[in-house]
Amino acid sequence: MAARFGLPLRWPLGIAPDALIGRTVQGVGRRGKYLLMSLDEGVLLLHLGMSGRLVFGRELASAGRHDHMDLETTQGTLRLHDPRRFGAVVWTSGLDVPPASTLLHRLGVEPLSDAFEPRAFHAALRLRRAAIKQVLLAGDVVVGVGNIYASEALFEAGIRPTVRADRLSLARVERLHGAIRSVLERAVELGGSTLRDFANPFGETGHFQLDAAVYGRCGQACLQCGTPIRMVRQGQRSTYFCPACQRS
DNA sequence: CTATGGACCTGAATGC
DNA sequence: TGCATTCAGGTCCATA
Repeated sequence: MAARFGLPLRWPLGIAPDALIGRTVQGVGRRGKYLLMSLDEGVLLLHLGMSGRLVFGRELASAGRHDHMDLETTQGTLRLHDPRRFGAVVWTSGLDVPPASTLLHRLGVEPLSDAFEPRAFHAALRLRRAAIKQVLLAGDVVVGVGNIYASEALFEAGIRPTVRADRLSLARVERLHGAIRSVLERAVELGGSTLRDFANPFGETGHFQLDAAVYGRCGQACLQCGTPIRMVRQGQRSTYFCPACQRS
């Protein structure tokens, strides 16, 4: 394969783009929100940030203002489109050495794996005094729970987003564990969330937001009890919750 | 070590 | 209409 790069992304690629000429893609994986593309020599880490989108095709239109990478392969071209450029494409010689190890080493457990287990989750939360919503977002206990899904999972579990993580009983953490799993599984089924112009490589938008119980519904009636949904700010991010269904 | 606020960057929506 | 302000799905980094 070969690659063309435009404006800088979050970090530099780490090698000369020409070093990718002739490499072969051997497989694709994921860790947290990083995509891992293993090559016959090294691994490409890709991250979509907040506004990134991948497009794949054999005859793509000429690159536009926000198209920052074209990865040309014998099967077609993988294009990264990312208006905000919070995304990244980084080459690493292996996952256990920098830069990959630096980026991945603090990531929490995968929520849909067997390693995500209520008692361990509870034990990890007991070490944290920050608000449960912020601990979920931090991603160092469990990964994959972004701003939308954190609000949704806490609603499903009946937990106030501002409660300290270390104050949650095992029983409540068990509910949260189940809620995170069910929210993420449903989101995957629905093809993810689309607030604005997000789309998969085939141009299809996700439908999770049509399904959101609290996210983006400030002032609207709670679907469970009719109480108006409230919005608060936690660490510069919006959090939505029902003040009646999530009393503590 | 944990917790917090700022930083990165652009575009769309909102307010005066 | 025009211009300024606010907000957006992430996460790293410096500071306390």
